[in-house]
Amino acid sequence: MSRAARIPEATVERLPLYYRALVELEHVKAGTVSSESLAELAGVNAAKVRKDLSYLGTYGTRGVGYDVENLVHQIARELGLTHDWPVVIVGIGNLGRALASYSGFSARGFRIAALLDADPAKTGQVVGRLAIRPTAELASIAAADLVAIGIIATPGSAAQDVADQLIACGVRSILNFSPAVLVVPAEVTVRRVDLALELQILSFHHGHNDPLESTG
Amino acid sequence: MSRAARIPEATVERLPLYYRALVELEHVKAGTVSSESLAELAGVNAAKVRKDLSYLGTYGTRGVGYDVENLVHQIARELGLTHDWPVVIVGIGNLGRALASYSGFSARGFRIAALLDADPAKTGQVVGRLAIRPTAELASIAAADLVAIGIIATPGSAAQDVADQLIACGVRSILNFSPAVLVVPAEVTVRRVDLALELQILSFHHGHNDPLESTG
DNA sequence: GAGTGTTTGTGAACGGAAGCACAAGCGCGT
DNA sequence: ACGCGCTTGTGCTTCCGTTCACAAACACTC
Repeated sequence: MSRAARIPEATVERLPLYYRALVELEHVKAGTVSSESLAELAGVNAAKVRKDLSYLGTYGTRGVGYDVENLVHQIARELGLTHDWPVVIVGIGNLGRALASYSGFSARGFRIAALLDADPAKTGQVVGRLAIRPTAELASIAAADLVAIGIIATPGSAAQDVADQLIACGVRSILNFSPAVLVVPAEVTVRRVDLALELQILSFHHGHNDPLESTG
Repeated sequence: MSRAARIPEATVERLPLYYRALVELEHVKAGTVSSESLAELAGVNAAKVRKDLSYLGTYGTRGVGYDVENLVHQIARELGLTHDWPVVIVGIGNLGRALASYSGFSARGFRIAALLDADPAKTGQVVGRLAIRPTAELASIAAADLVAIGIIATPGSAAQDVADQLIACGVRSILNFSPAVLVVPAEVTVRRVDLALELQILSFHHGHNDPLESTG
């Protein structure tokens, strides 16, 4: 299948799962991996793995499996992990602080370029290895170091305003941890992580004795 | 439509969105709301709102809209928010600390029953209003106060082990913040929130100039 | 009480994702 | 060189979710 073909959204959401599993396999010096093994590691169906990977091109060998190293490289390229994406975190409360200290970001090639907070009392405080700066400095930060991704960890009431500022500075990818529903232009991608919402969904299944089948 | 009918998973995931919007409308003393307005507040399509709500029963009035107060009550009942669900958080690192302090949980009726961490050095430290206790005490905590939901905020390497312990104590709903893929029995519901994964998905869209259409 | 305007509830069409099942293709042993 | 066993790649079916479009139903006015 040609690489030019569009990759379905559902597949895109699984590629990072495969990627993580493959990186672990690389550490264990596994040379190749079958769709079945990879499926088990990622917690999905083997047929789905094969179909997903086929969208990237045919990098498997029948009778053998997939070359781990090559597949890691292909997925990284497709996901854009070969670049370095500067990230800014806006809103350094409890959650923002945790995100700023989270090693998983830098470990996966996402460099935190700045920590911003509107509260002047927080300016200068050091979290991780960065000092908190006023949100107003966003424009100059973006000018100096093109910001790829903005993380919003503010209260819901400030989220839309922050999003507007990010977009004005050219940010086209936003990860929104606030409960607010953001209104953004079509060319901007927003992903939302809503903690209370997750608990409410669990609560539903709990009350209905109606578990999801998925592992995770 | 009969209330006995199963509610589709996609609808369940949107009910909390409607719920939040409706609670805000209640604060603004709105008596009724149309599917169109509610759709805008929740960032979804109006037809979807109507279909979703129809699964709960017919609580709207044609030509008028939905009674806000009644709808809040119905959704709360369906989601099980009328109960009090004790939650334990396992793994009090950066993220666990942030979750423990997050006001959104208690504000939505999820009471944090205990904070657990395997590291003895952390035992006794107070986060929010609770002291950290050893993970080994999980069984006695669950015995005293039936734990409904377990939140795993440990490193990936410890996650499966913690999950097994939670399940052994009767927990059937797990919110997994670790990157690990958990293997659980069919009657257990797991939801996964993977921060690095979200960034990788954004990275994909960034590289492909291929935004999602959804607001959020 | 009839007509009008508005909004719900839902049948039906559509699109995308999941999973099955199998042919195609590869390595390896002989 | 040939056959065997294994694994991929993919056509096809099925299922689920989304969206359209419209009839049914209500409030309100005259």
